[in-house]
Amino acid sequence: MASTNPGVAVPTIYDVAQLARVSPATVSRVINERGNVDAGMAQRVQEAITALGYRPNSLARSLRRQMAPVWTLIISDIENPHFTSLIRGVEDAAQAIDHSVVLCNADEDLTKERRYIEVAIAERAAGVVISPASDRHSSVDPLLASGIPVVTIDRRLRNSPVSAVLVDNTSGAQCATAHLLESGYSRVACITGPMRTSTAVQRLGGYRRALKRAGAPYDPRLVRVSDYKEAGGYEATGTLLAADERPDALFVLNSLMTMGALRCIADAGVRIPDQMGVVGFDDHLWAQLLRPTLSTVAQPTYDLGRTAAQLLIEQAESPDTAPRTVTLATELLVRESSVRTAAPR
Amino acid sequence: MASTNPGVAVPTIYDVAQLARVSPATVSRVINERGNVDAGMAQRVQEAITALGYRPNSLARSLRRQMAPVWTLIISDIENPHFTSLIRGVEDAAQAIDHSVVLCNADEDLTKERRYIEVAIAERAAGVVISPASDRHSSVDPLLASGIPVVTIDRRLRNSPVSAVLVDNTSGAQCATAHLLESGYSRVACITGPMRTSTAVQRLGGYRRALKRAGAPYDPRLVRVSDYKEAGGYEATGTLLAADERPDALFVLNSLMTMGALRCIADAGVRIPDQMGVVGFDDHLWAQLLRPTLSTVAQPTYDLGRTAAQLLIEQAESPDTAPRTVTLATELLVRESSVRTAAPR
DNA sequence: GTGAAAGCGCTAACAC
DNA sequence: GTGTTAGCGCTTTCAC
Repeated sequence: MASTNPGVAVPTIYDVAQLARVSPATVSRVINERGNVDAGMAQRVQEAITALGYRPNSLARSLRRQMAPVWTLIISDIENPHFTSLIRGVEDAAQAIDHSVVLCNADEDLTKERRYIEVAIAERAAGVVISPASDRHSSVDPLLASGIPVVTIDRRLRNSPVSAVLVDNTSGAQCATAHLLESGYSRVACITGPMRTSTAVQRLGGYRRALKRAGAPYDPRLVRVSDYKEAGGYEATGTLLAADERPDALFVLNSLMTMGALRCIADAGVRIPDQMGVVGFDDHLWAQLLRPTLSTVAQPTYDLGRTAAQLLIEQAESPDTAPRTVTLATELLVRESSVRTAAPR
Repeated sequence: MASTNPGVAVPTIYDVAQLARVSPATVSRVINERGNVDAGMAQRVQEAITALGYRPNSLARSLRRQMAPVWTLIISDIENPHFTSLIRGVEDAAQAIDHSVVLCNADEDLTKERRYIEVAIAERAAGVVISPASDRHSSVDPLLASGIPVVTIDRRLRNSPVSAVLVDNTSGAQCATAHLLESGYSRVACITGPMRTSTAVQRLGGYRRALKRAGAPYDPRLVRVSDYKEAGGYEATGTLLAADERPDALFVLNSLMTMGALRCIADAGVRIPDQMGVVGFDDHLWAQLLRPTLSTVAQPTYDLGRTAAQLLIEQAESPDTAPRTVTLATELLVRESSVRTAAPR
């Protein structure tokens, strides 16, 4: 029915100009509210626009302006709920300045990541926000070479001079670990994510620092490197529970793995918090619905996105400013899963 | 440092042509793998592309082709985890055919929705996937008039002839309600979402149908219309618990409200499942971590997105095909929260 | 099989 | 203040 309109051409700025008896330039001025246009003329233009149902072609506009009002948001794993409200933070900021957000799921895959960066360049994006799959492969260099503002989010890059928005992973992890030690747990295990991500490196660093400060030995047998996914958390926890000297507490470095860990602990019939203290990174609504309620390290995810957008705007306005790193605070939320109620075992 | 390169112009297809000593048309043919190009020439072109670091300007390409390889995905609430894997389903499909996804959060707001639709038209999007904020205001009409393929997802529109991908909300809700009744609960309450959404209408319909089939009376005092948000679920549950004749079971029509309901029930010290049976719409990983584990109606969210993408591709290929509605099955997952272990009270 | 040239729709000099 | 015009970078007839 109302599908394609074969004969009816989409009206252009020339059609509007003709109908309003002005030049295309004037129409353009009216649309973009640039320059002074006679009120009567502007009126006629508006009427012509309405009459024709004219909508500016932003492809043509962007081509002419050499820049599309688009931010490319490259996320390492969309399905990770941590990124959901971060995305929203970026999206809200984009909307405020009439930019669109192109969402790209790199899936922790460097090849996909690189392809999306190519797309961003090809589309002449106004900026790119990226949570890099790896802290070494600075796949963002082509962006810098193209003069496209870049901000890394959640994770940082080692060798590229780009702005970054991070949370204080080290201190978050340190607090969590210290808290477990102070609660009387002595063998605190840690399940970390891929060591090519700065978050895993920093959080593990915080864990180690807390051990050191507490005078506790660092025991590599209590550490499992996993993949930031639920199944990975389950499996890693399984090997910890099966180990000769079982840990009495567990610090899990993201929420998906935490869910896996909790599932495994439940399957094994181990009681939280008495037989096993647990703290997870990332806070979510369900954390307080669990019994015992789950202690977490909360991150300001929405602000992470919003701040990234700010840095992007900053850079677009003054491209020669040096890159900036903004670090947002984390907060340890102590709930029941990390506080013993009785003696262990 | 490597920020904008003021002097260095971005290479165009003409630069490549010049260096490879061929015409721009030939370069275009090589890039797009169209037409037959002499192998030697193609070789030279490839080398020139590499040498110059040339990347096609997709703005120019799309302008010329009158169409951007972009799908606009308008979601009514990004923060609702239900939509996360749906987004991923669309994104994966888009990636497979080299399309980008522009993510728009309409926030259940018709004005925002309409604005995003304008953007989609202005950008000459290749297609739009939308979960409409309202089933009446068919803000998609301008899209149809522009000949842009549209698919609604999760929700349907009443008066617009567009393809849709839905889940079988009615039967999902009916199963859940019937299950609660069969488990021996007699006063089954229901917390629904905004009645301008087809999901709320259909699920409430399923609830009523189950009551009818079981010979149970429909009591409006057991129904609360809320907003699909956590706080809304909390509040609605509060009013139900405060009512004269308290319900003994609760069916909540999405997961955010379910979390609110569970929090309220916990705060009130009401025991699940003995004093209150609970089933929630939408399954998530945390549902099985709760104690008691939470019964849910699971939806194939990823497939919802993937199917929407398929319909979009279908329509793009044959625009004159009549719109199609695909309904995917839901599944009732019976866990502990809806099965009594002892007598109530 | 290859090239020349027009033009997609818009904006921004520039001239008036 | 307004109009004329060139051109953003690409694809695609059309001619050879």
